[in-house]
Amino acid sequence: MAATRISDLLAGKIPTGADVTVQGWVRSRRDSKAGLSFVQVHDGSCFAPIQVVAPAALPNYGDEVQRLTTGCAVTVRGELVASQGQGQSVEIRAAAIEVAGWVDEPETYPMQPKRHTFEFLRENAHLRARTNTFGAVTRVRNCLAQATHRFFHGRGFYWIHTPIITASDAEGAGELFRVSTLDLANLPRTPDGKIDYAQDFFGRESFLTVSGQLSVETYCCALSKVYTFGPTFRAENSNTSRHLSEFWMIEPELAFADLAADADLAEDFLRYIFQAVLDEHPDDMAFFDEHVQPGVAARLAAFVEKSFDRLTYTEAVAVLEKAQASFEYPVSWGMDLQSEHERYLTEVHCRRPVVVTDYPKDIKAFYMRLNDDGRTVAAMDVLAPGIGEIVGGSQREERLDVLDARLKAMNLDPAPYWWYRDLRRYGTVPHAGFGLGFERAVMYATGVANIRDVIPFPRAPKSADF
RNA sequence: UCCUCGGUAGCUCAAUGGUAGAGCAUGCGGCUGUUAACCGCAGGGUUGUAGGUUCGAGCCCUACCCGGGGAGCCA
Repeated sequence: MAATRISDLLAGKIPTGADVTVQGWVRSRRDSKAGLSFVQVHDGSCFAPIQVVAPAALPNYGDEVQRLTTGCAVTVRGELVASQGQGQSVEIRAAAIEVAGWVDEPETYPMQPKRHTFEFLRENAHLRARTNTFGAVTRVRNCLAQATHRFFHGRGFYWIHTPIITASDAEGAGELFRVSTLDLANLPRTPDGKIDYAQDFFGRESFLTVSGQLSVETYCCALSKVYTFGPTFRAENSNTSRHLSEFWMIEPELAFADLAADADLAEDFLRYIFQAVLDEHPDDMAFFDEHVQPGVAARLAAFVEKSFDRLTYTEAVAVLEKAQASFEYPVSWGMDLQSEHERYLTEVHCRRPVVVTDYPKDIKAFYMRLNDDGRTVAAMDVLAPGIGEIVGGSQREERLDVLDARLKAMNLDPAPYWWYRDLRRYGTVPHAGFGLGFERAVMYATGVANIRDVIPFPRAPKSADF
C-alpha cells in the first residue's frame, strides 16, 4: 500500500475506518500500562504529527515499539480512527509498525522533543529540518518561492536564468568571490609580474555573480517582462543577522515602464506572496506566532490588507526633520536613510508599508534614471513595519548620453559595459525593476530573527559547514 | 571590520577565589487513553584552547578560537 501523507489524514481527506500507511519519523513516544503506546509520527507534509496508537498485542511491541525514541524512522500500517483523546481528531490504530531506521545512541541524539536554541540547531544543520521550527520555515520558504513563480507566470513574465559565473564586476554591488582554476601555490605571471589571468579557465578574471540585474535587462529589452530568481554571492565581511555570503534574489524587470509601474509591481508582488503564506500555511503561522515572534501573523495580515503609502525621499526627509523622535543619526537632505529613519517612517508615520522614491543621485547606482530636477534619480525602496527596507528598485537610465555622463561622474570605465550600453543604442526603451532578497522575505513572513535560520545551509564569513 | 555579551553534563542553565549542581533528555522501576505526561532511582564533566597569578581558579589576568546581540555595508 502506498503511504498517505499525514497532511491528508489530518485534513480529513481520508475517511475513518480506512486502512492507511504512513511513513515518517518518531517525534515522541509515551507508554501506557493500559497496554498501548502513543507514538507521534511526522513526515514533513504539515506542522502536526499524527498520533499512532500501538497496542501491546503487536508482535514487536516489547522488542521494538517500546524502544522507539525521537528520530527513529518508521512505516506504520493501520486503521484511521476517531481519536478517543484530546488534542487530535484522528489517529492511527496500528496493525503493524516496521522500524526502517533506529537512532544510534538515543542519549546523545541532538534533536530532543524540547526547545532548542537557534545557535545549537545551526550547529546541527543536517538534523534541524526535523524540528517543528525548521519544518515550518521550510514549508513557508517553499510557499514563497512557488508563489513567486506563480505571480510572475500569471502576469506574463519569463523566468530568465542569468549566469552564476560572471566576468564583469557589473554594478560594483559588493565584494566578489573569485572563480579560478589556477594553482594558488604556483600562479602564472605576466612579464611585469602580475597574475596572468589569460591562463585561467575562462581566459580572464571571473567571479560569482552579485546580481542578475544587468544581464536580465538584456532580456527585458526583447521579451518585455522578465525576472531572475537564483543564487547570488557577496564576499563582504559583514557578520550580521541579516546578511549571507550566498543568498537568493528575485529581480523582475519591466519594459515600457516607469518608476510608478515598478512600485505598483513590487506592491502587488509582496502582497501576493504573503497572502499565499496566510492562505496555505495557517498552522505554521500559528506556530511562529506562538513560539518564534508573537504578533507575526497579525503583522503579515496587516501587510497584505493595506495598500502601500508613497513618499518621495524629499518628503520623507521633511517628515523626519519634524519628527518628535531622537535619532542617533541626524537627518539632512542628501544623506542615505538609516534603518532607524526607515523604521520611523513605516512604523510611526505611515503605520503601513511605504514606498520611498526619488533619492539623491549621489547615493545611488549609476544605472538609475536621472530625474528632470538633475539631482535625484528614479529609485525606490519599499519599507515595511518591523523590518525596514525589504525591496530596492529603480527605473533604469535608458538615455545613452545621460548614462555615459553618469559613468564618467562616478569614475567608472565604460568599456566593460559595452553590451549594457548597446541596449541604449539599439531600440532603447524606458524600463524598470527591483531586487528582493528572498531570505529577507522569508524572515519577514516567519518572524525568524536570524537570516541563517531561513536557509538550509547558511554561508557566512568563517562559516561554510555542511 | 568595530562595539558588546557569552562559551560549565547530550540540551537549557546555576555555582562569594575553597567538595562542580538542577531541570529536560537517556536507562531502570512505578503509575496512567497518553499528548512538552507524571512520581522514584541511576549513569553522565579535562568548565572553549594555551599560558599566567594564587596555598587553592569554572570564577582573577594575557593571548587565541568559536558563538550571540548591536553598528557599518547592503539584499
